[in-house]
Amino acid sequence: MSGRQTGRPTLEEVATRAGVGRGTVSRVINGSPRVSEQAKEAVERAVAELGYVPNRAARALAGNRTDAVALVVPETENRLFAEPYFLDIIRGVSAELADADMQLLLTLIRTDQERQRFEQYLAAQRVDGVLLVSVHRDDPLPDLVRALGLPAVLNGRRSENEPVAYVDSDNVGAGRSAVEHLAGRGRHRIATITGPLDMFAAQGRLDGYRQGLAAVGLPTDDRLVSTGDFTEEGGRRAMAELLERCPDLDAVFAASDLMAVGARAVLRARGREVPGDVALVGVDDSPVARHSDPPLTSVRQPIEEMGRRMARALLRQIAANGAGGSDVEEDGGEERPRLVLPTELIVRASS
Amino acid sequence: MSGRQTGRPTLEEVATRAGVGRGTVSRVINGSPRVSEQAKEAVERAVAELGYVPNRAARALAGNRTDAVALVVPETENRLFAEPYFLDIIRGVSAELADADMQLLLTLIRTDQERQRFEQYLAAQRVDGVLLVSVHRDDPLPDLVRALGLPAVLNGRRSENEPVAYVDSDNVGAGRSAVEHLAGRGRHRIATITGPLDMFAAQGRLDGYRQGLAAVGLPTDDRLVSTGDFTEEGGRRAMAELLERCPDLDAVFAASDLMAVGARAVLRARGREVPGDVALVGVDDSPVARHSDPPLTSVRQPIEEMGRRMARALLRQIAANGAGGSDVEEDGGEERPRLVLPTELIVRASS
DNA sequence: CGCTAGAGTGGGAGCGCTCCCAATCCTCCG
DNA sequence: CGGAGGATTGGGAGCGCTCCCACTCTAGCG
Repeated sequence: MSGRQTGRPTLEEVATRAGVGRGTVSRVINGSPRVSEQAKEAVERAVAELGYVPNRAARALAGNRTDAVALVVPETENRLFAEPYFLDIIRGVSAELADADMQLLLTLIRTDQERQRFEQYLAAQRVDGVLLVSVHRDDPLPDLVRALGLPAVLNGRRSENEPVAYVDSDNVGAGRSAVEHLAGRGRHRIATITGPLDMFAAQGRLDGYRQGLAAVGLPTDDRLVSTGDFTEEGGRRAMAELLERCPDLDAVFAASDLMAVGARAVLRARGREVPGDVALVGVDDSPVARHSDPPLTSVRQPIEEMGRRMARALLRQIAANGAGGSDVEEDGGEERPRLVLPTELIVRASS
Repeated sequence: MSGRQTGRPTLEEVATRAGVGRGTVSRVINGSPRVSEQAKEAVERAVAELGYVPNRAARALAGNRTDAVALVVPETENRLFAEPYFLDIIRGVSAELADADMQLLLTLIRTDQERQRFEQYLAAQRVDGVLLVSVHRDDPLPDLVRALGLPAVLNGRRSENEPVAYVDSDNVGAGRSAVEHLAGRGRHRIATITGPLDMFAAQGRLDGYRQGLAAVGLPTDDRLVSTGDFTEEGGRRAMAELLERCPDLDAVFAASDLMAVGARAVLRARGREVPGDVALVGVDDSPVARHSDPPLTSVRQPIEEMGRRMARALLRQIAANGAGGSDVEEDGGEERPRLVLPTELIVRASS
């Protein structure tokens, strides 16, 4: 009955109440320095009294921006990834965006139809920037985004010289440290189960594996390398293959915890003890690693931190975009960070 | 150099090209029936040729809606939940929203500050509706949302007669089926580790446990009930307590997989075999359940389906809100669904 | 054959904000 | 003491869309 209808106060009302003009209120709200202390106080009081909150749609329309960024997750990939990974990314991203009062739009892309819809989204200027998770080597999405002139940051990269800004973890270091650790435990025949090699992360871990072997003076042997796909089943297949080819292996570096778990199952079925006969190291430090039997040694990535950095990098791009030319961007490239964060080996009973 | 600037086509341009007025284009875009077949075709052609996509901000401003809904996740809770749970909810929600061309805004609430910011969000009409995950009994957020007159749907409920629309799983049924299964395996001293009892889901599972005992003609014994908090550590503590009080127990129904895993660790440490000495059943059918040793029998909830239903229910509320009175809503309550979806027992080696 | 209903249509009037220009008021300098 | 220059300020002009009020044109009715 009383009903304050849709009655949110507007900028205009705040201005009236504060006894100033619309422009001045707008300046105060947006933190412009060109406002007298006096006016600023009056406006702030009025804002508080009225409980004024700016209307986003109006702002977006007038200011030609949205204060929102999209986090894009190709769904098929996501299934493969250790799931907590994705959640941790969200955590980091969300925290950083909240501080900047930006909205987080979550977009899962499952089908081609959804992909198209998303491309329309982008075209319709519905976000100020895009965060892309789990990109494959031949994923066209990053380029599409860039073609539209939208700020973007990838999680991971597609190749060594990724043209789009990215935040990655040190996959090479991960592989190297795992191998060095295993060698330090006295293992000599160290095998590896890789991820799908069209993912740069998988390639990096493999490179790290090789570098590690070289560093500790062990020979490389291609029979000790088997390709998986980051899934448990893939880990099983790869492990079976390895055992067949090299029955004498005494350690395995699996490029994901899930594959390590699959490998462990096969080892057990074949009567090999972990870590007695074969030491095992995974990557991700996922819950599965902690709960497997024996608990799995694993290389941890700073996932949440990656999310945070991604968001930060994106915000910086967006800010630069707005400040600089409103048109095409410079090729200065100062605002196209390539971040590689260090990983950490968590030693548990499996090695 | 060519640069189509920010030059997205506008409604006006489409109208010109199609040789009709703005109003007609708007009608076609929004699927109004009051348009001649001829005009409709002309507009559709112009839209296709120009690659027109409506500007959301303008639409939101003019239409007083946003075509976006928020999915709110109190972060502290989330930690407790089996993580895939949350992802599956997102999947369901996302799929359903995408079909309705609605945006999904993800909001993690960690601190009080973020909570306040979120309340401002709501007040600022930045979303058309809200989905709330993992509500505690005394959570004020649902009521706040309703006070603002915003459509809302909860995942789970705070009490038996939850005033806000919700989608829940059949927690009572979950507890009952677990107990009946264990009894069917010949167990007579069936204990339970509950979740935090200020969560209705936890209470429901406990009720189901009791109903199950009654159904199979076993006596209830409060010493066989221990309270956990859905975490692994909580499961450990509760299990230790149970063993102390009732060394003769031969089965445990844990209200979450994580607690079941904790319980298993304690059982093993105390030299009790699973399932030989003590059978174990969890809830969630999480990856942890599949990977634990032995694989854990668990009650599965249709999580993604819950997400889907939540979204659908919310969309319906939003539609009704818009269609009906634009002001206060009727008390007809037709649009306040209370959905309880069935669960399913997945039998594995632990029981 | 005039008149009344629609059906279909065009376009004015905003939605609430930002941008930006012109106006005002000081202050300081020659 | 006059004028230049900077600091503040008010408010017009949109941003692209929806809402809604006429208005035109038909078809059907008595």
